[in-house]
Amino acid sequence: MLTDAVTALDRVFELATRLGGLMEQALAERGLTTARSGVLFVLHERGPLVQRELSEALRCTPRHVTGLVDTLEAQGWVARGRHPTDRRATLVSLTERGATAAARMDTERRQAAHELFGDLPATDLGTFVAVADRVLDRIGRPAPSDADG
Amino acid sequence: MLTDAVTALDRVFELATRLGGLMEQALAERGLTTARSGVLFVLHERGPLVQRELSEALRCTPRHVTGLVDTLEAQGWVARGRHPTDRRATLVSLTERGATAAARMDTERRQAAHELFGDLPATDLGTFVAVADRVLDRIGRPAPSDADG
DNA sequence: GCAATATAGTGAAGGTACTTCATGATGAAC
DNA sequence: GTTCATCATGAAGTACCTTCACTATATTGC
Repeated sequence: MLTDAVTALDRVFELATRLGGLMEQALAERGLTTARSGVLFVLHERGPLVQRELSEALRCTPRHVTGLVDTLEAQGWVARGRHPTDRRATLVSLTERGATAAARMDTERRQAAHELFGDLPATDLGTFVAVADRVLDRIGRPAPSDADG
Repeated sequence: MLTDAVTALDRVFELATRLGGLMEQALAERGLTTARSGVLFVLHERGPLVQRELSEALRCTPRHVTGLVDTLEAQGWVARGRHPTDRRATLVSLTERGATAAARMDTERRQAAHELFGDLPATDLGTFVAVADRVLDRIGRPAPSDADG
């Protein structure tokens, strides 16, 4: 069998589609969506943020963040608070419930990764990541959102 | 450097997000969206189809296919025609313009794949695809939409 | 032949994710 | 202290996609 570039590209999309679907399903069981879970995830990683910062981290409009936070706040995942120095800004932070959920989802994400990729030879995994990185470098990374170490 | 499973999972999503964005952008330049281009692509692969078949191929509701085909027909990419034996059914086929566009997009997709993955060692590419396949097998393939040979 | 039932497509209505534009409130700069 | 940038949000709108009800046709069983 000849492994060509087109197959590789196909696999990326197939993998993403399938994994994305599973993720969406898991989130839906908690009453969350992909976009809203993104807010929780960013806050979990970086701590309380102003909505403007959230919009940059999530690469969406500030207006959309307002809507996401509205819903998340109504459901008790996050809370709006005052910014210590800037009275225009709203500081969004995880509630206790939100923090617990975010931590648990992060754990589950890592577990899932290990279930999916964990038993593969480390060299194969290394090659997989290297190929992905090579392609990402080629199309230009947008921003290193988290540490890669 | 330790390559772990979580990194691999991250790369899949990052790659998909970035490549998906580029693809969407390229489609938008032609006045197409991801969903509508899916119709063209399926018709290009399989020839004229009844809307019901399209909905199965695209994994969406028949009602949504109606909308997609409405738009594509209005823009001249596809045409509705009679089914030879079933008068309930609508046979959707590519117009000449649609066929040309689909063929060209398919070519461009292959070119893009080669630009992105083409210069990597064949063994690395093989490993990449093998890892992807392994994961896909694990989560259960939905349906082999096209030949993998 | 004909009633019962299934199937193909579509109108109506609605939900979610996201956008742009205008605006009020505040901060920063000169 | 006026001017200009910035934060968040209301209003309005677009795109994607769904469910439900309905019509037209096909199929099945008698």
